[in-house]
Amino acid sequence: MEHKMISIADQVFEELERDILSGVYERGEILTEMKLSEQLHVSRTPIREALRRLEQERIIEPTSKGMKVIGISRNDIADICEIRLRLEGLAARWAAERADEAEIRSLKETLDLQEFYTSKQDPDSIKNADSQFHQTIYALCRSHSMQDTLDPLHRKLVKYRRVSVSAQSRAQKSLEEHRAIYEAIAAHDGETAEKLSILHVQNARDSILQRAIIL
Amino acid sequence: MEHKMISIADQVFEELERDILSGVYERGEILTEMKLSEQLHVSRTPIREALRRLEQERIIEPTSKGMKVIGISRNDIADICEIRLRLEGLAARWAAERADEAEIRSLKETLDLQEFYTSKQDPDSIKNADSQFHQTIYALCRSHSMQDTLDPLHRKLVKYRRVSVSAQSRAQKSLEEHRAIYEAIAAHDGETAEKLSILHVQNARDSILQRAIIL
DNA sequence: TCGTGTATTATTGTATACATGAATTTGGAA
DNA sequence: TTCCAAATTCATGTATACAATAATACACGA
Repeated sequence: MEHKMISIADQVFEELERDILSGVYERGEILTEMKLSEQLHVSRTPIREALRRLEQERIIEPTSKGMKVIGISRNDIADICEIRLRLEGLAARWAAERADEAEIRSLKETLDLQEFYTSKQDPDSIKNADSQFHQTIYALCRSHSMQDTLDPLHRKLVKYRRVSVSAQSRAQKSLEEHRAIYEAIAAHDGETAEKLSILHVQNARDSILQRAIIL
Repeated sequence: MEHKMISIADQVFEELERDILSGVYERGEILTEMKLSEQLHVSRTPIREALRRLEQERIIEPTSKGMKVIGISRNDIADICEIRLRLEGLAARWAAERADEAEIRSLKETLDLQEFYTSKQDPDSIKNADSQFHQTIYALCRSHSMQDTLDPLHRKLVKYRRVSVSAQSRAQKSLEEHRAIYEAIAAHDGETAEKLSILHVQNARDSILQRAIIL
């Protein structure tokens, strides 16, 4: 029996990431280890660790006065979409070529989950299920490099979409596209999986950039 | 006037990354903060920070006994090459489209440097100059996402190549390819820059995978 | 001999104290 | 008043002490 320890550093990271991307901290605001340490009632050590991770994600930036809140720009989002256009297809192809039957079943489960929440019209859960579908594909690639490359990009997009997500029509269409991708992967048809994935990313990009609320 | 501080944590990270990827520490070996602290004569604090970064790069892995050395597998290298095949072209295109004249001059400088060391046949310096050329292109993209995506992948490849680099013929050919890419970028010809970059990555991949020494 | 419970140890997580360097403010002199 | 220098403040970097947890070893009893 192994209890996964959730360190204070992890919690602080999650909290800060969420609060920065959801606007609790404004762009340009300065965060210092000491102040956060007092506000959150923990020592500087876990704060430092969280800030380092946020810095690596380019969500904050070091300055002489402290860490400055950056967030994500519209240009960043567009660039991320372009990058995903080049990679998601390959990821789907690898998933189709490399996944075993158990893994494909787990992908099916995330798809069913998304289907359920989409019928329920529960925006938050839809977003989570949508994310999980993609992240499962990344895992099925059996490539740490692919996973480590796509996952942070995808996470940023998802967090950025928090406001714009509620479009129900897109949710329905996204589900259908996922289903098609799943079928191709389940059939180990890399070629089709790749094509369908690229189309899916194109549609997702159009959907995101249309509404486009600048943070 | 701003002096860039190189922290002990950074130095430890560089040293450990190099030593792990170059085989000083064997696969499966366990690294603990205390032992490293004694060996390197620094406190646990910067060690911890370095280990966290290595963990994020998947070069080490946490276990109950300490951090286990993972390194890079031949499959990882192949996957990284595939991913670069999809992205380096886009990076070169963006560099061509987005770089201003000053930035292009700086790219020219790294090219000249590579030319110099190639004529000197100094393998280590050639490798550095080669790396710097690519990293400069990533910077010219004006896209943090692209930079953050390609840079770690490229760094892994470079470190992996440590043994195989000395091939002089490849060094010469690489220089010529870089020169062609530079010309396209300088002419703001994104289309050509993209094509040439893809060819360059293909050749680099073949070169790396041919010799292929498993860690 | 085998199993179990306890004690020891080894490791990381966290807190805190100290060092260092950069920015700002303040005081005094031109 | 203005400018320069010294001191102070404020931020992070580093070292170390302390806590908690998980693995290991060992002793003791069935």
